[in-house]
Amino acid sequence: MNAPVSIREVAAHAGVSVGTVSNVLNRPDIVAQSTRDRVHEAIKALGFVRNESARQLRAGRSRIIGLVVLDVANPFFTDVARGVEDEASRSGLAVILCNSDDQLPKETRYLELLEEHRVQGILITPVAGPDERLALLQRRGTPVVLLDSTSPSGGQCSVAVDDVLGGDVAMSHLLDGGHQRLAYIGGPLSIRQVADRRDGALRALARAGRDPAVLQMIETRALNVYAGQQAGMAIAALPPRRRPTGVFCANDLIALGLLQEMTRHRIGVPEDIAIVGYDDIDFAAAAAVPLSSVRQPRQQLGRTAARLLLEESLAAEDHTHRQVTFQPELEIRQSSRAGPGTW
Amino acid sequence: MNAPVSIREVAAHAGVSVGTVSNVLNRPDIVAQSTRDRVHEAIKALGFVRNESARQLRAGRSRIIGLVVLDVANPFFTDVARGVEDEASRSGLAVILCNSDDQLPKETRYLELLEEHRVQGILITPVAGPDERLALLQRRGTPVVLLDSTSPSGGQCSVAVDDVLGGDVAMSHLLDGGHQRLAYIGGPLSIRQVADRRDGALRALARAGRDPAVLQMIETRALNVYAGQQAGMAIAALPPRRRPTGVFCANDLIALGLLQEMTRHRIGVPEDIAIVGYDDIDFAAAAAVPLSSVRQPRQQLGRTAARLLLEESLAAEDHTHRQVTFQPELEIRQSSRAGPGTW
DNA sequence: AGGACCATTTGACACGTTCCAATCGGACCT
DNA sequence: AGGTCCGATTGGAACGTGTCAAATGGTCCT
Repeated sequence: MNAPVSIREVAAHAGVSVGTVSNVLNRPDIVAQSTRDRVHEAIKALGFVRNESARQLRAGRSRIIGLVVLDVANPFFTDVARGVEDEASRSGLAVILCNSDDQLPKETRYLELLEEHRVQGILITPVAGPDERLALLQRRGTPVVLLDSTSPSGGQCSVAVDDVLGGDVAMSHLLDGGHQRLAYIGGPLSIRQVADRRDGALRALARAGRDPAVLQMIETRALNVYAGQQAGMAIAALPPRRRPTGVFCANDLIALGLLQEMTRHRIGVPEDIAIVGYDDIDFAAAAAVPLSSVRQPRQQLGRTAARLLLEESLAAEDHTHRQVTFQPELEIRQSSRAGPGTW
Repeated sequence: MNAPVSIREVAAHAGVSVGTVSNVLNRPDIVAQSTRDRVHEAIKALGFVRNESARQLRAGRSRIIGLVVLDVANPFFTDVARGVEDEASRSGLAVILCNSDDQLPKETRYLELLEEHRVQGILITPVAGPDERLALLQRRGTPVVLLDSTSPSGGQCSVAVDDVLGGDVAMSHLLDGGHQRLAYIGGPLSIRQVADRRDGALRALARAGRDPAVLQMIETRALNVYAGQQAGMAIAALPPRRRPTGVFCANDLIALGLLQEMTRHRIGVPEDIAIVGYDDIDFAAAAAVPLSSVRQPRQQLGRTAARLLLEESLAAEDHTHRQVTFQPELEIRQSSRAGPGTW
């Protein structure tokens, strides 16, 4: 309705100068007790609220961190986001959460938007790997930290989880269970995580002295429940003796879709098929057959990323980029507990 | 690194005045083709990026919408958020997503922050119902739209789903299935949605001429999977002939927790216990036994809320608040398909 | 040739804040 | 009494943009 009150009106109402009001707000210690009280009273009476835009204009940078994720609906990212937020709010920063939806144009638009807002820095899981655009952003003064992605050139700080190791651990676990016919479900392979986890699985096979060809690859179009169901239908359609008995899924959504389809076809989990997922989302433990899954330290990932960002934005010229890698852990649950059945 | 380029430098580089550059950016039609080209070239050469803060300072309002939710990890809110984002981006607005985490202090802090940013408006699911703080916000010029919550005073626009109807529909469905011993799981009852859904269930019972006392209430501390498991353990501990055969859960997380616990105790769903959840999150359909659930039009909720907000922020004085209510729909799946067993 | 009109461009101000140098007024010292 | 010092306050200059009235220069008409 009525226009917001400015610091000037507060000053007039309290009978002091504008500078004094500003001081009350920013360095209360240097202004006399009585004036301070008077100003506070005026602020309350008029309902004054600071104008952030004006502050930032003066300060040069805003007090916002941009976080660009591939999918807000994915629990992985919401957990990361929470970690980021925790760390950011300690420093009085807000987080603006952007959903690139895995679409390059949307990502680009958000990057522009964030740069126009002169954000403190950007945390991003890039749709298509680190980019010239990101490097440009950096050069122009907006620090960028890669999330769950690494820069081959080392041009940015990054925080990631060792996905190759994760795939290795998952597959080793299935091999330990004595499974012979194995499958990996996930895709598209153009996504680094998907490829890395597969590579890890292959590494485990190689180490065990097994022919990589025993690993059946089922590439999906996406990493969601529906894709898992599709893959599950394909598996159910196979004659039992050709079905894999140990399946490693590129993420839990796929694993849940697969699990559901197995249940529907009365294929026992884990008796007939052992399943291992990835991400250890809440619903993994909550599934009818609790799902074994590779857990990533998600909140910690977010917190660390935010910390690296703050570090970089504070350090003047002499900042060296750091690449932090976390190690995933396998959480073994019922879905992979038994050995393979026999035919 | 180097300080950002300002419009002034662009002007100098292109050999025009500052005003002209601004015109190129905001009203390209009134500037001559040749000058326009020259300016664009300068912008590119210098890597100029608009300063949003300065723009908003001039404009008075920022081009951001604030969205405050109770829990970003809850799929309900992420879907709503996407709806909001869709609608906002049509108008070139960005969304800043805030997670109040069901904590009043955090909520308050975010409201302050958003007001300081002079956001276009705030969409909020208040922790403790609509508040004097919200009314104040409105009076000071920041439109507020309630999300999944209504203002008794009609002081705000609001968008909500008829939760009483949802509870009614769910319970009617169970009654249709011939269930005699019924239960409602959810809590705390201080949450409006939880209470409304229960009231709806009671309404259905009354309409069917049944004693409300046949509805066993299991109040939980929270609306998550863990609470559902707890409730499930309590139910499993009952002697079979005293167990409810039809259970309505205040949300899907609880239902999933319950489902898991039933599976673990080899209590058949739906043969022994029929389950109906609420929210129809993706995982409901993906559960081992696909879960019947009351679906709310989530994205539409978000879109509508955003639209109401824009409407209000454009309308000058003569805005009358509107309360939009959506009707939920029951999605019947396997978890409630059969009638009750017999003992 | 002189005037009128139009399309472009210009220059200056305003937005609300922070920061800094300058000023004020009192208290204390010599 | 004059000088000095210090805490408290003031005034004004930025920050980068959008807007608007005014200026500019060119074309066309009479």
